[in-house]
Amino acid sequence: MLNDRARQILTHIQKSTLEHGYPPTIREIGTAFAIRSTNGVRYYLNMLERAGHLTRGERISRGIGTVAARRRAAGIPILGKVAAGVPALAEESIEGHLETEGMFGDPAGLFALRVRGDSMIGAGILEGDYVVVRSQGRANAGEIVVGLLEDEATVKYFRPRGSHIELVAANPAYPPIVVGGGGDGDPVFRILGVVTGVLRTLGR
Amino acid sequence: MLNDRARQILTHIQKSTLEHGYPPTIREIGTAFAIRSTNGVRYYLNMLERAGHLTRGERISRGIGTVAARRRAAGIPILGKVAAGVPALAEESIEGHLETEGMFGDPAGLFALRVRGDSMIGAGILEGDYVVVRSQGRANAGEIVVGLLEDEATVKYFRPRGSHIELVAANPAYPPIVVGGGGDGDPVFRILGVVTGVLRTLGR
DNA sequence: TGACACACTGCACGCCTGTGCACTATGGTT
DNA sequence: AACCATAGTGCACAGGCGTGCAGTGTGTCA
Repeated sequence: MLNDRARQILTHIQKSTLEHGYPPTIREIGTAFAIRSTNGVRYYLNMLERAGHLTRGERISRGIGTVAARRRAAGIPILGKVAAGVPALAEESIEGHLETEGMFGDPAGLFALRVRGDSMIGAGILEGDYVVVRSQGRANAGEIVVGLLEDEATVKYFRPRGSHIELVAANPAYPPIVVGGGGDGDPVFRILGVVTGVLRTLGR
Repeated sequence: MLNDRARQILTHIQKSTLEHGYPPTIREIGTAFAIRSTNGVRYYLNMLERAGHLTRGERISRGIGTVAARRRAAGIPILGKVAAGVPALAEESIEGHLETEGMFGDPAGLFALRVRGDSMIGAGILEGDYVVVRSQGRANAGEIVVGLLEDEATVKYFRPRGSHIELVAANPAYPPIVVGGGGDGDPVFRILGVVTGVLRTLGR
Protein backbone atom coordinates (compact mmCIF):
# COMPACT_ATOMS: atom_id res chain seq x y z
CA MET A 1 0.00 0.00 0.00
CA LEU A 2 2.72 2.41 1.03
CA ASN A 3 5.88 2.51 -0.95
CA ASP A 4 9.34 3.23 0.32
CA ARG A 5 9.40 6.90 -0.52
CA ALA A 6 6.10 7.58 1.22
CA ARG A 7 7.40 5.89 4.33
CA GLN A 8 10.54 8.01 4.28
CA ILE A 9 8.45 11.14 3.96
CA LEU A 10 6.30 10.07 6.89
CA THR A 11 9.27 9.55 9.17
CA HIS A 12 10.73 12.84 7.98
CA ILE A 13 7.55 14.61 9.04
CA GLN A 14 7.62 12.89 12.42
CA LYS A 15 11.27 13.72 13.00
CA SER A 16 10.85 17.31 11.90
CA THR A 17 7.81 17.76 14.12
CA LEU A 18 9.66 16.47 17.15
CA GLU A 19 12.75 18.47 16.39
CA HIS A 20 11.10 21.85 15.96
CA GLY A 21 7.89 21.38 17.87
CA TYR A 22 5.80 22.07 14.78
CA PRO A 23 5.30 20.22 11.49
CA PRO A 24 6.98 21.16 8.20
CA THR A 25 5.28 22.87 5.26
CA ILE A 26 4.72 21.19 1.93
CA ARG A 27 7.58 23.17 0.46
CA GLU A 28 9.94 22.24 3.27
CA ILE A 29 9.23 18.58 2.69
CA GLY A 30 9.80 19.16 -1.00
CA THR A 31 13.24 20.64 -0.40
CA ALA A 32 14.20 17.78 1.87
CA PHE A 33 13.34 15.22 -0.79
CA ALA A 34 14.35 17.21 -3.86
CA ILE A 35 10.77 17.45 -5.06
CA ARG A 36 10.48 20.78 -6.82
CA SER A 37 6.72 21.00 -7.11
CA THR A 38 4.42 21.32 -4.16
CA ASN A 39 2.09 18.92 -5.88
CA GLY A 40 4.76 16.28 -5.94
CA VAL A 41 4.66 16.40 -2.18
CA ARG A 42 0.88 16.62 -2.06
CA TYR A 43 0.76 13.44 -4.05
CA TYR A 44 2.42 11.65 -1.13
CA LEU A 45 0.54 13.50 1.58
CA ASN A 46 -2.76 12.44 0.07
CA MET A 47 -1.45 8.90 -0.07
CA LEU A 48 -0.41 8.97 3.57
CA GLU A 49 -3.67 10.54 4.63
CA ARG A 50 -5.72 7.93 2.79
CA ALA A 51 -3.64 5.25 4.48
CA GLY A 52 -4.49 6.82 7.82
CA HIS A 53 -0.95 7.75 8.80
CA LEU A 54 -1.63 11.42 9.14
CA THR A 55 -4.46 13.89 9.38
CA ARG A 56 -4.49 17.22 7.61
CA GLY A 57 -6.27 20.43 8.30
CA GLU A 58 -7.66 22.00 5.15
CA ARG A 59 -6.05 25.27 4.18
CA ILE A 60 -4.09 25.20 7.38
CA SER A 61 -0.44 25.99 7.10
CA ARG A 62 1.72 23.28 8.59
CA GLY A 63 -1.54 21.46 9.15
CA ILE A 64 0.05 18.06 8.98
CA GLY A 65 -0.52 16.03 12.09
CA THR A 66 1.03 12.60 12.26
CA VAL A 67 -1.17 10.07 13.93
CA ALA A 68 1.79 9.05 16.06
CA ALA A 69 2.06 12.56 17.47
CA ARG A 70 -1.58 12.51 18.46
CA ARG A 71 -1.47 9.01 19.87
CA ARG A 72 1.45 10.08 22.04
CA ALA A 73 -1.12 11.85 24.13
CA ALA A 74 -2.98 8.63 24.68
CA GLY A 75 -0.16 6.23 25.43
CA ILE A 76 -0.65 2.49 25.65
CA PRO A 77 -4.00 1.46 27.09
CA ILE A 78 -3.87 -0.49 30.32
CA LEU A 79 -6.46 -3.22 30.47
CA GLY A 80 -7.99 -3.89 33.82
CA LYS A 81 -10.32 -6.80 33.48
CA VAL A 82 -9.75 -9.01 30.49
CA ALA A 83 -13.31 -10.11 30.05
CA ALA A 84 -14.47 -13.47 28.78
CA GLY A 85 -14.51 -13.13 25.05
CA VAL A 86 -12.61 -9.90 24.49
CA PRO A 87 -9.27 -9.88 22.75
CA ALA A 88 -10.30 -6.60 21.18
CA LEU A 89 -9.69 -3.51 23.25
CA ALA A 90 -13.14 -2.76 24.54
CA GLU A 91 -13.32 0.79 25.83
CA GLU A 92 -14.90 -0.22 29.11
CA SER A 93 -12.06 -2.48 30.07
CA ILE A 94 -9.42 0.20 29.75
CA GLU A 95 -8.23 1.21 33.18
CA GLY A 96 -5.88 3.94 32.17
CA HIS A 97 -3.03 4.68 29.86
CA LEU A 98 0.65 3.97 30.18
CA GLU A 99 2.17 7.35 29.74
CA THR A 100 5.78 6.40 29.48
CA GLU A 101 6.66 10.05 29.34
CA GLY A 102 6.39 11.37 32.82
CA MET A 103 5.70 8.00 34.37
CA PHE A 104 9.07 8.14 36.06
CA GLY A 105 8.49 11.72 37.13
CA ASP A 106 10.06 14.85 35.72
CA PRO A 107 12.25 13.77 32.79
CA ALA A 108 14.89 16.30 33.73
CA GLY A 109 17.38 14.76 36.08
CA LEU A 110 16.76 11.26 34.82
CA PHE A 111 19.12 9.01 32.98
CA ALA A 112 19.06 5.38 31.98
CA LEU A 113 21.65 2.67 32.24
CA ARG A 114 21.84 -0.71 30.64
CA VAL A 115 22.34 -3.38 33.26
CA ARG A 116 25.30 -5.73 33.03
CA GLY A 117 25.50 -8.85 35.10
CA ASP A 118 22.99 -10.75 37.15
CA SER A 119 23.62 -9.31 40.58
CA MET A 120 20.07 -7.95 40.93
CA ILE A 121 18.00 -10.80 39.53
CA GLY A 122 16.30 -11.18 42.90
CA ALA A 123 14.82 -7.73 42.41
CA GLY A 124 13.62 -8.56 38.92
CA ILE A 125 16.44 -6.65 37.23
CA LEU A 126 18.02 -8.80 34.55
CA GLU A 127 21.02 -8.42 32.31
CA GLY A 128 20.20 -6.11 29.43
CA ASP A 129 17.40 -4.31 31.24
CA TYR A 130 17.39 -0.55 31.37
CA VAL A 131 17.21 1.02 34.78
CA VAL A 132 15.85 4.55 34.95
CA VAL A 133 17.80 6.57 37.47
CA ARG A 134 17.00 9.82 39.22
CA SER A 135 20.29 11.64 39.50
CA GLN A 136 20.95 12.52 43.14
CA GLY A 137 23.77 12.21 45.63
CA ARG A 138 21.97 10.59 48.55
CA ALA A 139 19.51 7.78 49.10
CA ASN A 140 17.24 6.28 51.73
CA ALA A 141 17.86 2.93 53.35
CA GLY A 142 16.63 0.05 51.24
CA GLU A 143 16.42 1.92 47.97
CA ILE A 144 18.13 0.53 44.90
CA VAL A 145 20.94 2.88 43.98
CA VAL A 146 23.34 3.30 41.12
CA GLY A 147 26.77 4.09 42.46
CA LEU A 148 30.28 4.58 41.34
CA LEU A 149 32.48 1.97 42.95
CA GLU A 150 36.12 2.28 42.02
CA ASP A 151 35.37 3.79 38.64
CA GLU A 152 32.68 1.25 37.85
CA ALA A 153 28.95 1.75 37.91
CA THR A 154 27.00 -0.75 39.99
CA VAL A 155 23.37 -1.29 40.88
CA LYS A 156 22.77 -2.42 44.46
CA TYR A 157 20.52 -2.11 47.48
CA PHE A 158 21.65 0.75 49.69
CA ARG A 159 21.94 -0.13 53.38
CA PRO A 160 23.58 2.40 55.69
CA ARG A 161 24.92 0.73 58.85
CA GLY A 162 25.80 3.66 61.03
CA SER A 163 29.51 4.07 60.52
CA HIS A 164 29.65 2.37 57.13
CA ILE A 165 27.47 1.42 54.17
CA GLU A 166 26.58 -1.98 52.83
CA LEU A 167 25.88 -2.46 49.15
CA VAL A 168 23.78 -5.56 48.92
CA ALA A 169 23.13 -7.53 45.73
CA ALA A 170 19.83 -9.27 45.09
CA ASN A 171 21.62 -12.49 44.35
CA PRO A 172 23.02 -14.80 47.04
CA ALA A 173 26.04 -15.49 44.84
CA TYR A 174 27.35 -11.99 45.52
CA PRO A 175 28.34 -11.04 49.06
CA PRO A 176 27.57 -7.53 50.36
CA ILE A 177 30.20 -4.88 49.69
CA VAL A 178 31.20 -2.67 52.60
CA VAL A 179 32.23 0.89 51.83
CA GLY A 180 32.87 4.13 53.66
CA GLY A 181 34.08 2.54 56.84
CA GLY A 182 37.08 4.81 56.79
CA GLY A 183 39.36 1.81 56.72
CA ASP A 184 42.54 2.05 54.72
CA GLY A 185 41.80 -0.34 51.90
CA ASP A 186 38.10 0.51 51.74
CA PRO A 187 36.83 1.11 48.24
CA VAL A 188 35.68 4.57 47.21
CA PHE A 189 31.95 4.90 46.58
CA ARG A 190 29.63 7.64 45.45
CA ILE A 191 25.91 7.52 44.83
CA LEU A 192 24.98 8.60 41.32
CA GLY A 193 21.28 8.22 41.75
CA VAL A 194 18.29 6.19 42.83
CA VAL A 195 16.62 3.65 40.58
CA THR A 196 13.03 4.74 39.90
CA GLY A 197 12.16 2.37 37.10
CA VAL A 198 13.02 -0.75 35.21
CA LEU A 199 12.37 -1.27 31.54
CA ARG A 200 12.84 -4.31 29.37
CA THR A 201 12.02 -5.24 25.79
CA LEU A 202 11.56 -8.85 24.77
CA GLY A 203 11.85 -10.53 21.41
CA ARG A 204 13.93 -9.02 18.67
CA MET B 1 7.99 35.63 36.54
CA LEU B 2 5.07 33.98 34.81
CA ASN B 3 1.60 35.00 35.75
CA ASP B 4 -1.47 32.84 35.75
CA ARG B 5 -2.75 33.82 32.34
CA ALA B 6 0.58 33.10 30.66
CA ARG B 7 0.64 29.68 32.23
CA GLN B 8 -2.86 28.94 30.97
CA ILE B 9 -1.85 29.98 27.49
CA LEU B 10 1.18 27.71 27.63
CA THR B 11 -0.86 24.68 28.60
CA HIS B 12 -3.40 25.58 25.94
CA ILE B 13 -0.65 25.50 23.32
CA GLN B 14 0.60 22.16 24.59
CA LYS B 15 -2.86 20.64 24.62
CA SER B 16 -3.72 21.97 21.20
CA THR B 17 -0.46 20.68 19.77
CA LEU B 18 -1.08 17.20 21.09
CA GLU B 19 -4.69 17.21 20.01
CA HIS B 20 -4.17 18.27 16.41
CA GLY B 21 -0.59 17.30 15.81
CA TYR B 22 0.38 20.89 15.04
CA PRO B 23 0.53 24.10 17.08
CA PRO B 24 -2.12 26.84 16.99
CA THR B 25 -1.75 30.21 15.28
CA ILE B 26 -1.61 33.48 17.15
CA ARG B 27 -5.17 34.21 16.12
CA GLU B 28 -6.41 30.82 17.25
CA ILE B 29 -4.92 31.38 20.68
CA GLY B 30 -6.55 34.78 20.70
CA THR B 31 -9.99 33.33 20.05
CA ALA B 32 -9.54 30.74 22.76
CA PHE B 33 -8.73 33.41 25.34
CA ALA B 34 -10.98 36.16 24.02
CA ILE B 35 -8.03 38.33 23.05
CA ARG B 36 -9.12 40.25 19.99
CA SER B 37 -5.77 41.57 18.89
CA THR B 38 -2.94 39.41 17.66
CA ASN B 39 -0.59 41.60 19.59
CA GLY B 40 -2.35 40.80 22.79
CA VAL B 41 -1.34 37.22 22.24
CA ARG B 42 2.15 38.15 21.10
CA TYR B 43 2.61 39.95 24.36
CA TYR B 44 2.30 36.60 26.13
CA LEU B 45 4.22 34.60 23.56
CA ASN B 46 7.20 36.90 23.96
CA MET B 47 6.91 36.51 27.69
CA LEU B 48 6.85 32.72 27.45
CA GLU B 49 9.72 32.68 25.02
CA ARG B 50 11.87 34.88 27.24
CA ALA B 51 11.09 32.54 30.12
CA GLY B 52 12.30 29.64 28.00
CA HIS B 53 9.02 27.78 27.86
CA LEU B 54 8.74 27.81 24.13
CA THR B 55 10.76 28.48 21.02
CA ARG B 56 9.44 30.35 18.04
CA GLY B 57 10.41 30.32 14.41
CA GLU B 58 10.50 33.81 12.95
CA ARG B 59 7.89 34.47 10.32
CA ILE B 60 6.88 30.85 10.49
CA SER B 61 3.21 30.13 10.66
CA ARG B 62 2.31 27.98 13.62
CA GLY B 63 5.97 28.28 14.50
CA ILE B 64 5.34 27.82 18.18
CA GLY B 65 7.21 24.87 19.63
CA THR B 66 6.75 24.10 23.26
CA VAL B 67 9.91 22.96 24.98
CA ALA B 68 8.02 19.97 26.34
CA ALA B 69 7.22 18.78 22.82
CA ARG B 70 10.86 18.96 21.87
CA ARG B 71 12.09 17.21 24.99
CA ARG B 72 9.77 14.37 24.12
CA ALA B 73 12.04 13.74 21.17
CA ALA B 74 15.09 13.37 23.31
CA GLY B 75 13.70 10.90 25.80
CA ILE B 76 15.84 9.77 28.64
CA PRO B 77 19.56 9.71 27.89
CA ILE B 78 21.22 6.32 28.16
CA LEU B 79 24.66 6.53 29.69
CA GLY B 80 27.23 4.13 28.35
CA LYS B 81 30.38 4.58 30.32
CA VAL B 82 29.97 6.23 33.68
CA ALA B 83 33.39 7.79 33.87
CA ALA B 84 35.40 8.44 37.00
CA GLY B 85 34.18 11.76 38.27
CA VAL B 86 31.05 12.32 36.27
CA PRO B 87 27.68 12.37 37.92
CA ALA B 88 26.71 15.11 35.50
CA LEU B 89 25.45 13.99 32.13
CA ALA B 90 28.48 14.58 29.95
CA GLU B 91 27.48 14.61 26.30
CA GLU B 92 30.21 12.18 25.29
CA SER B 93 29.02 9.50 27.62
CA ILE B 94 25.51 9.42 26.21
CA GLU B 95 25.05 6.27 24.20
CA GLY B 96 21.56 6.91 22.97
CA HIS B 97 18.16 7.86 24.17
CA LEU B 98 15.41 5.81 25.68
CA GLU B 99 12.53 6.51 23.39
CA THR B 100 9.77 4.94 25.34
CA GLU B 101 7.38 5.75 22.55
CA GLY B 102 7.99 3.29 19.79
CA MET B 103 10.48 1.27 21.78
CA PHE B 104 8.01 -1.58 21.87
CA GLY B 105 7.28 -1.21 18.17
CA ASP B 106 4.21 0.22 16.54
CA PRO B 107 1.96 1.49 19.35
CA ALA B 108 -1.13 0.30 17.53
CA GLY B 109 -2.00 -3.20 18.59
CA LEU B 110 -0.30 -2.85 21.94
CA PHE B 111 -1.87 -2.94 25.34
CA ALA B 112 -0.54 -3.14 28.85
CA LEU B 113 -1.52 -5.30 31.77
CA ARG B 114 -0.70 -5.03 35.42
CA VAL B 115 0.76 -8.29 36.69
CA ARG B 116 -0.84 -10.07 39.62
CA GLY B 117 0.92 -12.87 41.42
CA ASP B 118 4.47 -14.10 41.43
CA SER B 119 4.28 -16.86 38.86
CA MET B 120 6.83 -15.22 36.55
CA ILE B 121 9.45 -13.99 39.01
CA GLY B 122 12.02 -16.24 37.39
CA ALA B 123 11.67 -14.16 34.22
CA GLY B 124 12.06 -10.92 36.14
CA ILE B 125 8.35 -10.13 36.05
CA LEU B 126 7.16 -9.17 39.53
CA GLU B 127 3.78 -8.44 41.04
CA GLY B 128 2.69 -4.94 40.10
CA ASP B 129 4.83 -4.72 36.97
CA TYR B 130 3.25 -3.70 33.71
CA VAL B 131 3.69 -6.05 30.82
CA VAL B 132 3.40 -4.56 27.35
CA VAL B 133 1.57 -6.95 25.07
CA ARG B 134 1.32 -7.14 21.30
CA SER B 135 -2.21 -8.24 20.57
CA GLN B 136 -2.12 -11.37 18.39
CA GLY B 137 -3.69 -14.79 18.35
CA ARG B 138 -0.65 -16.99 17.95
CA ALA B 139 2.84 -17.23 19.38
CA ASN B 140 6.16 -18.96 18.85
CA ALA B 141 7.52 -21.60 21.17
CA GLY B 142 9.24 -20.15 24.21
CA GLU B 143 7.69 -16.71 24.01
CA ILE B 144 5.98 -15.25 27.01
CA VAL B 145 2.29 -14.94 26.22
CA VAL B 146 -0.76 -13.42 27.82
CA GLY B 147 -3.65 -15.79 27.53
CA LEU B 148 -7.19 -16.19 28.60
CA LEU B 149 -7.51 -19.30 30.75
CA GLU B 150 -11.03 -20.01 31.93
CA ASP B 151 -11.98 -16.34 31.92
CA GLU B 152 -8.82 -15.25 33.65
CA ALA B 153 -5.80 -13.56 32.14
CA THR B 154 -2.46 -15.24 32.81
CA VAL B 155 1.12 -14.61 31.82
CA LYS B 156 3.13 -17.73 31.04
CA TYR B 157 5.78 -19.24 28.80
CA PHE B 158 4.21 -20.73 25.71
CA ARG B 159 5.37 -24.27 24.90
CA PRO B 160 3.50 -26.18 22.20
CA ARG B 161 3.95 -29.93 22.62
CA GLY B 162 2.54 -31.31 19.41
CA SER B 163 -0.96 -32.35 20.36
CA HIS B 164 -1.28 -30.03 23.33
CA ILE B 165 0.16 -26.86 24.81
CA GLU B 166 2.02 -26.36 28.05
CA LEU B 167 1.80 -23.08 29.88
CA VAL B 168 4.88 -22.90 32.04
CA ALA B 169 5.40 -20.50 34.92
CA ALA B 170 8.80 -19.07 35.75
CA ASN B 171 8.44 -20.19 39.33
CA PRO B 172 8.98 -23.77 40.50
CA ALA B 173 6.09 -23.40 42.91
CA TYR B 174 3.64 -23.48 40.00
CA PRO B 175 3.36 -26.64 37.91
CA PRO B 176 2.88 -26.36 34.13
CA ILE B 177 -0.70 -26.12 32.93
CA VAL B 178 -1.69 -28.36 30.04
CA VAL B 179 -4.34 -27.08 27.63
CA GLY B 180 -5.75 -27.95 24.26
CA GLY B 181 -5.27 -31.66 24.55
CA GLY B 182 -8.84 -32.21 23.50
CA GLY B 183 -9.55 -34.05 26.72
CA ASP B 184 -12.93 -33.62 28.30
CA GLY B 185 -12.01 -31.62 31.36
CA ASP B 186 -9.24 -29.66 29.67
CA PRO B 187 -9.38 -25.94 30.35
CA VAL B 188 -10.18 -23.55 27.54
CA PHE B 189 -7.31 -21.31 26.49
CA ARG B 190 -6.82 -18.52 23.99
CA ILE B 191 -3.73 -16.43 23.32
CA LEU B 192 -4.39 -12.72 23.69
CA GLY B 193 -0.92 -11.59 22.77
CA VAL B 194 2.81 -11.85 23.17
CA VAL B 195 4.71 -9.96 25.86
CA THR B 196 7.12 -7.53 24.22
CA GLY B 197 8.10 -5.47 27.21
CA VAL B 198 8.17 -5.16 30.95
CA LEU B 199 7.93 -1.92 32.82
CA ARG B 200 8.22 -1.17 36.52
CA THR B 201 8.30 1.95 38.63
CA LEU B 202 9.96 1.96 42.03
CA GLY B 203 9.49 4.19 45.00
CA ARG B 204 6.36 6.19 45.65
C1' DT C 1 1.95 0.57 -30.26
C1' DG C 2 -1.42 2.46 -27.46
C1' DA C 3 -3.29 2.94 -22.89
C1' DC C 4 -2.65 3.85 -18.37
C1' DA C 5 -0.77 4.46 -13.76
C1' DC C 6 3.00 6.62 -11.34
C1' DA C 7 5.62 10.39 -9.98
C1' DC C 8 6.21 14.23 -10.65
C1' DT C 9 6.91 19.86 -12.91
C1' DG C 10 5.21 24.70 -13.29
C1' DC C 11 2.48 28.44 -12.25
C1' DA C 12 -1.05 31.56 -10.80
C1' DC C 13 -4.38 32.58 -7.18
C1' DG C 14 -5.68 33.98 -2.81
C1' DC C 15 -6.35 33.20 1.90
C1' DC C 16 -3.57 32.54 6.21
C1' DT C 17 -0.58 34.31 9.29
C1' DG C 18 3.25 36.78 11.60
C1' DT C 19 4.98 41.61 12.02
C1' DG C 20 5.26 46.61 12.84
C1' DC C 21 3.46 50.79 14.37
C1' DA C 22 0.31 53.58 16.78
C1' DC C 23 -2.92 53.99 20.37
C1' DT C 24 -5.92 52.96 24.67
C1' DA C 25 -7.81 51.68 29.29
C1' DT C 26 -6.77 50.42 33.98
C1' DG C 27 -4.52 50.26 38.23
C1' DG C 28 -0.84 51.24 41.30
C1' DT C 29 3.04 54.37 42.90
C1' DT C 30 5.23 58.51 44.11
C1' DA D 1 -1.58 64.91 39.39
C1' DA D 2 2.07 62.89 36.78
C1' DC D 3 4.26 58.57 35.62
C1' DC D 4 4.70 53.97 34.51
C1' DA D 5 3.81 48.98 33.90
C1' DT D 6 0.33 45.79 32.49
C1' DA D 7 -2.65 44.11 29.20
C1' DG D 8 -4.38 44.85 25.73
C1' DT D 9 -7.07 47.10 20.67
C1' DG D 10 -6.87 48.11 15.64
C1' DC D 11 -5.11 48.05 11.21
C1' DA D 12 -2.23 47.79 7.19
C1' DC D 13 1.39 45.12 4.98
C1' DA D 14 3.96 41.48 2.98
C1' DG D 15 5.23 37.18 2.41
C1' DG D 16 4.23 32.17 3.65
C1' DC D 17 1.72 28.50 2.23
C1' DG D 18 -2.09 25.40 0.59
C1' DT D 19 -4.95 24.74 -3.61
C1' DG D 20 -6.38 24.06 -8.41
C1' DC D 21 -5.44 23.16 -13.00
C1' DA D 22 -2.72 21.80 -16.85
C1' DG D 23 1.09 19.37 -18.59
C1' DT D 24 5.31 15.94 -18.82
C1' DG D 25 8.47 11.92 -18.81
C1' DT D 26 8.88 6.97 -17.81
C1' DG D 27 7.88 2.30 -17.22
C1' DT D 28 4.89 -1.61 -17.96
C1' DC D 29 1.13 -4.31 -19.32
C1' DA D 30 -1.83 -5.92 -23.07
